[in-house]
Amino acid sequence: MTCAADYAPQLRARGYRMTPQRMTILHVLHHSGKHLSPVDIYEQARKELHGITETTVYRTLEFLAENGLVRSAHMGNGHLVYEIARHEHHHIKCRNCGSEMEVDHALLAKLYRQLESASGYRLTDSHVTFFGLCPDCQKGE
Amino acid sequence: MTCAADYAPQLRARGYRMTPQRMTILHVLHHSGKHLSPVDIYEQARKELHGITETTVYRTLEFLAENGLVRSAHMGNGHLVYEIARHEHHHIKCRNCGSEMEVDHALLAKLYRQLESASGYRLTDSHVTFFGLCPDCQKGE
DNA sequence: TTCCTTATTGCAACTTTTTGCAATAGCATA
DNA sequence: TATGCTATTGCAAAAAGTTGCAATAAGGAA
Repeated sequence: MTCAADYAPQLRARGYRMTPQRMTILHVLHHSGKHLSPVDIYEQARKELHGITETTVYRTLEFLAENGLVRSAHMGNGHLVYEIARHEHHHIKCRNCGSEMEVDHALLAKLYRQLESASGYRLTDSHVTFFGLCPDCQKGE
Repeated sequence: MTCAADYAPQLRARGYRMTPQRMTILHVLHHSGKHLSPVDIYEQARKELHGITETTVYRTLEFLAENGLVRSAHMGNGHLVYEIARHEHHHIKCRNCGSEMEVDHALLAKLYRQLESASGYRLTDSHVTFFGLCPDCQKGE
């Protein structure tokens, strides 16, 4: 759980607190390595911290995302998944079989600059999901 | 409601049916001009078609999106909104004040080609939402 | 027009997510 | 180490979204 404790100073510096619930959720995400749904996270977290509630999981994930410790991504269907904030990346997901792959942010960097100058907005978060058909599913068409 | 009736042949050609519920939902979206949440759509639709249910609204929106008559977009927070399918476009949304603007698909066309050749996926749907700070909210920082 | 097939709807029960509020517990300060 | 402020949690209730199934109705064929 040390991995999670490392985040404490970041939170305190902003006037927030490190709690067992936050530690546990960070720990779960840190060790899963992939993105998880809130329900998945709740199921894992309750094994490590008896009594944690779903309410807390939802609120904590939103909080951690706002503060840049985790990242949220929508994978179609209007549900969010969460992963620990690592290098910036995006996803491409197959509409047919659900397979996914990561896309490095470098590929989108130029587009981001164009969007910023065209819109006047300063782009902050960067996760984007693209949808399509993976190579295998294209064959089966 | 003629606007909605125009879609009937498209559906029939695929073996689907035009129903009062679908007409009403298309009518609502067609005249709103902006994207609406399923609940908004339900509230509007029930005024025009007594007895329509929320279940039907959710299912119909998903159906219409699959068939290309409407388009779904996530605007952060993991909830989908829907709009009538017009020209291809994307959104930029301000994380601070919630203001939005449209981005024409032409700006992303090149990126899409790059992504396709880098990933092997064929990109199908195209709606993407970017998040950032609008010009006004940047000033207030 | 009437009949028939089956796509579509509504109902009811259920799962997922959100919200308000009182009780709890981090952690800065003394 | 003890104290106080207030960020955070859990509970309970509500809102939003989903699912299975029987009843209904669109629209092609007779």
